[in-house]
Amino acid sequence: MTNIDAPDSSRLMSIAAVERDCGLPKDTLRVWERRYGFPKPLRDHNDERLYPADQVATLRLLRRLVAAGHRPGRVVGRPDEDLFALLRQIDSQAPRSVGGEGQQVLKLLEAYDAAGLREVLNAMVMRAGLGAFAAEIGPGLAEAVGVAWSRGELEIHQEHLFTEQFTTVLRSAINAAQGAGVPRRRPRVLFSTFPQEPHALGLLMAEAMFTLEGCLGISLGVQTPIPEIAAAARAHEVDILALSFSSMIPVTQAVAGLSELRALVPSTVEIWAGGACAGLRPKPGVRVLRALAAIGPAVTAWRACEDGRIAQV
Amino acid sequence: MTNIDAPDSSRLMSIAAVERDCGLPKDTLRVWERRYGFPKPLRDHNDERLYPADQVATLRLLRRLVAAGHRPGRVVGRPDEDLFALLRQIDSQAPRSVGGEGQQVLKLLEAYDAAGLREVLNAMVMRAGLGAFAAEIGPGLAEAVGVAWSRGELEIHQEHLFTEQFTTVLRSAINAAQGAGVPRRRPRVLFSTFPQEPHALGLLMAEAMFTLEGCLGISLGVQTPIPEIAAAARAHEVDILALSFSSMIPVTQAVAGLSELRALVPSTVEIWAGGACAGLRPKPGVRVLRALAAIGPAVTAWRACEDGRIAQV
DNA sequence: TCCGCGTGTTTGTCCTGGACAAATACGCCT
DNA sequence: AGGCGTATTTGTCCAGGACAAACACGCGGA
Repeated sequence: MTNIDAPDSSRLMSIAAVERDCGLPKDTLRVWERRYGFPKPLRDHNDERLYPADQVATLRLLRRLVAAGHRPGRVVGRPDEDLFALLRQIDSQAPRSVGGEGQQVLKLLEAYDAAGLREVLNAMVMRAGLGAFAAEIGPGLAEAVGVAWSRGELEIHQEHLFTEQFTTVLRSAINAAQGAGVPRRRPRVLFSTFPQEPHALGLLMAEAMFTLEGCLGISLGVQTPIPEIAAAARAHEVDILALSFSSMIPVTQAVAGLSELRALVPSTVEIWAGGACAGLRPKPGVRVLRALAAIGPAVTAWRACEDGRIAQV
Repeated sequence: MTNIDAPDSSRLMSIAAVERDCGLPKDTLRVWERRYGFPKPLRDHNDERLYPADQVATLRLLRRLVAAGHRPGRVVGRPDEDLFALLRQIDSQAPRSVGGEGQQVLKLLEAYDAAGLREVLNAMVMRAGLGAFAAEIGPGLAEAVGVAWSRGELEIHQEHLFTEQFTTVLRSAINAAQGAGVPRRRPRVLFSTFPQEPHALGLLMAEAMFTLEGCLGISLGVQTPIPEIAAAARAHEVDILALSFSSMIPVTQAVAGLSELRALVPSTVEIWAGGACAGLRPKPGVRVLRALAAIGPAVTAWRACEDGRIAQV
């Protein structure tokens, strides 16, 4: 039966805990160990793997490198220095803009200043406006925090703190925008994420963008089973299903889930996918929006198309 | 490499797709097949399992029955009629008299009326006040929805919808209360849940109660690793750790986690636990609050005690 | 009658080592 | 340089065995 599985108890983690923490399936962890000699976990009295914290940290680096295109055979098992060097290489050629806002937020997080963080985020929304905040500043902040965390510069609880404050600020801004005079009209949009995707930030930013366009939005929150997303789409008679994918979710699961979902909802319902997940590719019946800023024009286009369809009839 | 995994193409699903949709791990699916002879999937040319849609539907029934307390050995493999009969039996013996508010909310959920639901919840807060809403009405609503779901009267996505609207309304009420004139002062309280506990509603209602008492609240959101909760408690120099436990979390894990946490934080930090989890018992250094209404008096008592300690010095 | 406790059964998760197809890299020919 | 067939890499699946935690059951004492 399941062990207590404290995901960090005494700095040793079970294979299930590592799977959750790093997003690498159990099978993959075992086959890497067999083929490349890494990771090399300790064993408990029953011969079950116990991963030390440092190996888990290295696994997180590896996950980022593989997601960035490196092949496991070339990087798994190499010393941490090499991995850091490769990561720096990627980071440097990445667009790279942890702007001043990012620095400011990281400083507040390091000082554990929750109230100050919230004030600063609120000020950013006020100054830049909800659209610019959700489309540009927000993703930048989220990435800066994610990078700092994967580098070990931030504790998990600091990341939680950021998420919580960010959510609060953005949600209240969305509420304010909904209350404002703009009349709500179609498309009707349903927001959610797949069961393996617990990150709500991307979804919330998307919701902000759709709200600014005057769409009718309904959110199911995160981690809805795929058949349930389909059922909700039918029940609410939505025009668009908006799904968010972070870089943590395995690409294979994302595309498999999208196929499944596509088969379950009528073709009149569009599926729009977005988020930091790298390998996301457009497929028949699934639209991929690379950036949040693309949502506005896409909604405009949808409305034009819809008007055309009505005129035809 | 992974198959395309079209999990519904021609109504046959791979084992990975079934894991996603039913929430039953691959290992469990295989061991049920080995031990009980069900499910009995077809095989593809490479001997991999292909589950027909009807078996997947039965697996969903089984999951509900097992969650309701039936043991797999007694139900897996029995014909669908029996399973339906058992489900009806569970439903009928469920307690349940739901208040007028619960009825209203359930009706709105059945009508998929998200906007109406939000309005009604908002009206409840206004009429009853935040304290009565969080301490009495909220828990009643949450239970009514939970019961309706376990009876199969509500889909998962309807429960998600409720959670989302409830969260939005309560959070904005908390924000308003924080903004209001009451000066914030100690105790400083940190909110979170254990890693196995994804339910945020109880935590949010507790946050509302503490906020009304004028406490300094910091939330980490749900599912924080236990060592991280301890680290955050030290970093933020909190006086009280407030933890929420739903009835879904195994009691053994809850008490084990509380012991672990108690050992990790200084004894000057109090740990207060609450929620619907039945077996929660007070232990040395851990206080159990049975109802949300108990928070107010408890905070008053804490302050009195604290004043005494200061006076002594 | 009810509760606490030791014993036996059930159950989920982990293990090893092998297999294979999809994805990717490589070498060859035009 | 660019298209194409072959070789390597890689993730996921399989079988069948093992074990500890969770659970049910029966016994003896209050």
